[in-house]
Amino acid sequence: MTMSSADSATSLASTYDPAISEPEIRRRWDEAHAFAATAPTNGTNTYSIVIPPPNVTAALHLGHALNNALQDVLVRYHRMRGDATLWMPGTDHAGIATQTVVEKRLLADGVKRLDMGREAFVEKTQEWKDEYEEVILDQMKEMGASCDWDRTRFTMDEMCATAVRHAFYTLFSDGLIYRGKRLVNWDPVTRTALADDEVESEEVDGHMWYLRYPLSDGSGHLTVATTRPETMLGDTAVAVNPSDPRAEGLRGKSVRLPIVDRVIPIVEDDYVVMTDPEGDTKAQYATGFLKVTPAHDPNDWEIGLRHDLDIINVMAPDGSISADHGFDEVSEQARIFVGLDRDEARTQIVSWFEDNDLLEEVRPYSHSVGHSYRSHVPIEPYLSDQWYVAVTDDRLRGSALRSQDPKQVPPMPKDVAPRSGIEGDGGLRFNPSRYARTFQSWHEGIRDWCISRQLWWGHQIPVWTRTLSSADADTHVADALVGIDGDNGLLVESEWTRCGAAHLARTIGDEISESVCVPPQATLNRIDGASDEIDLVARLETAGFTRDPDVLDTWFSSGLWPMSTMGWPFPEDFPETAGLLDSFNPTSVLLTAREIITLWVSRMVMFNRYFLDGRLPFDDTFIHAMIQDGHGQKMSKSLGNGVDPRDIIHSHGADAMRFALVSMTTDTQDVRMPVDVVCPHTGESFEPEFITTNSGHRVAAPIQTSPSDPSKKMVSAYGLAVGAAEPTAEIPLARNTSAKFDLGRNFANKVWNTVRFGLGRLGKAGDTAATTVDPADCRFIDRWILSRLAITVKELEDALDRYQFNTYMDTLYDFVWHDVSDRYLEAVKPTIDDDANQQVVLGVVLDATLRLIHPVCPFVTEALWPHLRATVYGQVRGIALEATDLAATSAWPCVEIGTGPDDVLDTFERADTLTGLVRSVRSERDVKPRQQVTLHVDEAVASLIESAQGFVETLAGIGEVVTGNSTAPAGASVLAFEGSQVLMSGLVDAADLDTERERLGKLISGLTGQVEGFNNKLSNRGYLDNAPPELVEETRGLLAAAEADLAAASAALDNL
RNA sequence: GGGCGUUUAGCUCAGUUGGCUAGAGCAUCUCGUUUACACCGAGAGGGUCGGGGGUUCGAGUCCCUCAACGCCCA
Repeated sequence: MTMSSADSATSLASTYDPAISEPEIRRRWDEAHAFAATAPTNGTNTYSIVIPPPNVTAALHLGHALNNALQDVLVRYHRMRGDATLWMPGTDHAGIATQTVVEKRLLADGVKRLDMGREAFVEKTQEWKDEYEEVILDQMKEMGASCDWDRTRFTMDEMCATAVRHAFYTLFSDGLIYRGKRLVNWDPVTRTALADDEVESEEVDGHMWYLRYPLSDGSGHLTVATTRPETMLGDTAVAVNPSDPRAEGLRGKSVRLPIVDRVIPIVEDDYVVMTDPEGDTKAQYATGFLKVTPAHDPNDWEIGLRHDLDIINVMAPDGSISADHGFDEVSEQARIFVGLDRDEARTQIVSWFEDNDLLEEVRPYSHSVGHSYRSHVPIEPYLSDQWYVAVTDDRLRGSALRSQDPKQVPPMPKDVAPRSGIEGDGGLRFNPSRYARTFQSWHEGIRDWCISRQLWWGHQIPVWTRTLSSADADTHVADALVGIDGDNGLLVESEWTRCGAAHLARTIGDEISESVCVPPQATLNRIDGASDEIDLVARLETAGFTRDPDVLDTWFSSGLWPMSTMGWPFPEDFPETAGLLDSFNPTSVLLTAREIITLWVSRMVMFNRYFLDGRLPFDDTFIHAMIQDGHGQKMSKSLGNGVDPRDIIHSHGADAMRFALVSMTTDTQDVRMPVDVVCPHTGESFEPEFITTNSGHRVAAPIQTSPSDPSKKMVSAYGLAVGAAEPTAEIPLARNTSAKFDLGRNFANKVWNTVRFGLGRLGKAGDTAATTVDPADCRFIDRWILSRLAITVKELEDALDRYQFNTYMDTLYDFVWHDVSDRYLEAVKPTIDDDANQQVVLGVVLDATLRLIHPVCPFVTEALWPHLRATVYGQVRGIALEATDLAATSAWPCVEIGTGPDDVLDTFERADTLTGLVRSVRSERDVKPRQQVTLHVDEAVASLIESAQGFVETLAGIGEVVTGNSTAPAGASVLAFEGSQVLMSGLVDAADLDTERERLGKLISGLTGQVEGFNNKLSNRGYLDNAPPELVEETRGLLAAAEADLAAASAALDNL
């Protein structure tokens, strides 16, 4: 491509238009496969990140945009530095979330999931997934994410599914997966179990009911306090604290449970809170008697185990009272409650107690109740058979705790084996470091992980089960179980294990339950004598085994993400993954939000270490901010207050969005993002009208009114997200925007015009292609900007290496805007056309600058890249700028130059200060920009101006510098600089004496204050004795300078 | 209840081991369209760093305490 410099300059519009540039640039990156991971060669570093796979539930919002922008900055930076770089993209099937969304949509059309059947439903969900996967990937590409797109993975694709099956089989075979009848967190709406961390505590204003339970010997009654009276149908004991004085008298007695007529024991357990009007809230509300319902309360479950109590489940999976799930002996009285929803049952049971004079009291009681993070209804502790991963095992929990960098956390609990120095031990670091504690305390208190979900969308559990009476069971299995206690079961040898499967058996009453885990075909292929998967399953089913209908918790597959995406466990089966696992796992860093530390980070660490000999999934973790809306509420898909990044790209451009998001990334702050609406009728932005939802959230009203034409309406993004309004031709959907991104848009435009200036100046002094310029031979301003460049590169590298994103941005902004644009470009204007060396410097500075900006603003830099490449400029000795046709694949600048013999930076600082003083007076005196003034200075100042080689004259608009003339010309202004009086003459108007007096008076009072401050410090004995000597010296210098300036200003005032 | 975080200019936020004469962007005010940029340039005003106490020669920064807000875990 050849293009004359004049053509390049004129071909650029005067403002940067992202909408024109972005699609073309994406196409160029795409065609070049610019982001394909390359295999590391000897001596190259590797850098890799796996994307936190977004849920295919819905489109991405700004929170994802932030997460992706940060990853992209790091990945582009490292790619430019020459590292073998991989950014692995993909999406997550998000079992419960996606199933809920699809189910809701079907229901809107009157179709029920259960009616259509599993296969058809999964097919529908697959369609949804295909649609949103494409939307999500497009969004990411629009944002400029430089992922290795050819490797895009999905948590349910073949590669990931093989990993899931193999991991499950391995854990199963190693005794780390078991099936147990336990109380789980049950979501009665979605009718599935949830993991502990999928349950959200919410404070609820409820009641404490006081129920009287008659003693069965007729000698009176006890009063129990409960927040859940409806569970009394399942009570199997009343507990009292053994230290309670009443306990002795009740020993051996029992209670006749009202309604159900069940006689239940009184047990003594020190879990029971004794009543104490002075105690904490619980003690104040307690009666000392606790109704015990092992099937419906986790604490009661524990009490039940300790006292060997009956377990009676009185509810169906939908949360209604049921006689079909363990509530066998239903009295006549109790029958009327069967079939009622749990809320209705509560109301009616309370009134039954009231009617029968057994309700002693009702008191308002505020307490926290677990709610489903998905359906938001209260969780029901529910007794059911579920699969668990024994994460409390030292091989998992201990391994996660040992992985932490000991410098970041306090010592581990004693029951954890110490760090042994194997790979990965002590290698996991959190940024900011305080999150290391979150990770540690999560694992200290971790419980076994319930991994089965009663859903259809997900990885179906690869286990076939059957239950036989002990008599009918395989004698080999039955014999093995003799004397085995507990319900975790025993791994046995059998005909199935000889075929490659794993076989777990356990005794339940007088029955034997067998579970056979079938590994994937890829695993069977590698086991001697193993069967074919299809044959094996067929034989199991013939033998009476059926496949578990449940699917795995989504985090089970996400937990394998850094491995499964790289081909684990059998990369040789997927040739495109060759070498990935060895080169790129552990990945370099994981970037995610706080709440993911327990949900996802933990599982990845445990799995990666377990399956890869201790190896960590990543060395560093960076926890970034959460994006909140203008009301401080977290932006989320479920609340519907998310902003589509495409809206921001539409109003400001992708670079602007990225720039703003990365700028906002500090160690501490969440990001508050007030959102405006763009009227589709008029194009104007305005603050929307807000409403308050039932949950108490502030959101944009579904329908908004155009501010300049009240007859025009529009649908807000919120309205669409929650389905409260459907856009039409008359009432179209309104995009969002936010003034937060103006900063980035302005920056991109500044970059555009900075280069545009350069393109118009370069190459005018003839062919300079072969020129290599030595900084020492350059003008002052050129040496200064090269020094600034060298320092800036260093500072940017340092900031990125430490995940100081806002520092990276501040430094970049300051360099581009203030150094390059405001100072350097302005300073070179008089000389650039005739100075070939200066053109070389300008070209090199612009070239390097584009590279420094590229990681955060890839589009505008890539758009400018061919234009700059087509212009002719030489090189600067000490600055290496390896280039390709794309900015994205060009090298990060390598700048190794000294600042020269004189201290360019110090001279510049002084000259810049002088310039500022002159400009300030010019402005006050209303001197027109073209009007040149004369400066009257002493030798020292003259020498400074001389050293700066025209900088002061150009930037301050000075026509002449006069020395040795101490008499002030009429109408001159005076300023105090470095202790001397500098006179300015040639102003249009003669100085107004009053104005001048006022100005000097203000200056003097400011300086007087400074002098006083420094004097106070220096007359303080303690300061002189304790402060570092160089600091004291500095203060003395500052005092001297301030005193000299004060003297100069005072003299000037006297002279008026 | 336990833990973590936040409170600095009108707004949004920086301020890394205590040395600051407290910064930036936006907004405001004054001036300016000189062919890189009005998505611009020059200049100006604006803060007793949430309240109180303490340590120190010195506190926005460390300690204690109170208040408000947010998040995580029970």
